[in-house]
Amino acid sequence: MDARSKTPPTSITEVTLDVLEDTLSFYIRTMNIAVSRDLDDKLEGLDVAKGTGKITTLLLVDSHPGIRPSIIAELILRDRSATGRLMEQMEDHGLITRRQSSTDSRVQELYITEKGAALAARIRPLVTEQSRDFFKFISPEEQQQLMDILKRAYRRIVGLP
Amino acid sequence: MDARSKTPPTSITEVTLDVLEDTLSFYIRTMNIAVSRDLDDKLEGLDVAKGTGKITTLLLVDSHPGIRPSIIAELILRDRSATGRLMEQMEDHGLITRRQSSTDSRVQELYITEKGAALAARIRPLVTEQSRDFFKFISPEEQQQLMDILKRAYRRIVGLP
DNA sequence: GAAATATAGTTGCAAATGTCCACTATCTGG
DNA sequence: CCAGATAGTGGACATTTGCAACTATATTTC
Repeated sequence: MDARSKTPPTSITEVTLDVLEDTLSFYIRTMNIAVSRDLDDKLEGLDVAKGTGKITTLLLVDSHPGIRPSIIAELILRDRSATGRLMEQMEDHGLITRRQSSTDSRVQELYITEKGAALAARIRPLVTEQSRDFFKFISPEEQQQLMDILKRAYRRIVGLP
Repeated sequence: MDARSKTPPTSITEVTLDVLEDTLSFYIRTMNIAVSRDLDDKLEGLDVAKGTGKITTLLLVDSHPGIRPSIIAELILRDRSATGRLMEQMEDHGLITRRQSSTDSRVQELYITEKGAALAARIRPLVTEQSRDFFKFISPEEQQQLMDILKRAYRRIVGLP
């Protein structure tokens, strides 16, 4: 419950968020929407639209030639099936190629294409910049704090040391 | 680019995230997946499944009787159309009711039903608890820090003072 | 007071995403 | 050599969200 007034609120400023006001999950979930939207705008038309999936994959394949889908799946927190489709999509776009591993024929090795590499090079600064700009109203120290904490959380969740 | 070894990585521990390693957006987006999934599990079967939308709406309507959809839309960062459907859904589930405002007939006033109120009461502690538990591996002080920063960001984005 | 502009909500359409599950192929360990 | 794990695929499906167009009603402006 909350401070209830007789008349319904007519502006967001008259509203409190109930328990969500102090709920970390709420802010993470909501900020996600905002950040993602902003990122999409900044990357508009870049073949790597919506979703952390594509960006992460592109960069990962670029910097770890031969990486396999299942590893990417773990890192982006999706199941193999979703990840597979993502790979397919990126292959269709000519960004990566898939090759069967010679040592274990169940696994695929992913490699970046020229086009993919070019895109990766182009995207890297954009992604960094977007993040910096988006959060520029909080101090660099706080950004760092925030990131340290979230990084720790992330690593713990995906099972990194 | 990144430390590249000749052989492809076979475990996530051998992988670095390229520039994403230091990109706040990446962590927000990824943590969002994790938190949301966890929350869904905790709330399973509770008529308020997937999405911040439903929870926020329920609590908001419960603590601000007569609140209108457009305000909720702003707070949950969705457009009116998506929000409208959300309201419809919740009405179908018997959680809220919609009534035309007597002072401005364009506007709807939302009210909680008994069922909705009961659910809100039940959910409040769950949501709080979920958030606390999910982040329990980071210290309370840091959780607080994190929340303060994100709260500030959120308020700025939706345009709250 | 009439016209122009803004706001609230609805609806159709479409696209994209993610999930569950079952299935095949292949590896590894006992 | 068999049992059980792991990698990838494909199907079916539900869900969500966004855009754009449209109506109704308020508000502002001249």
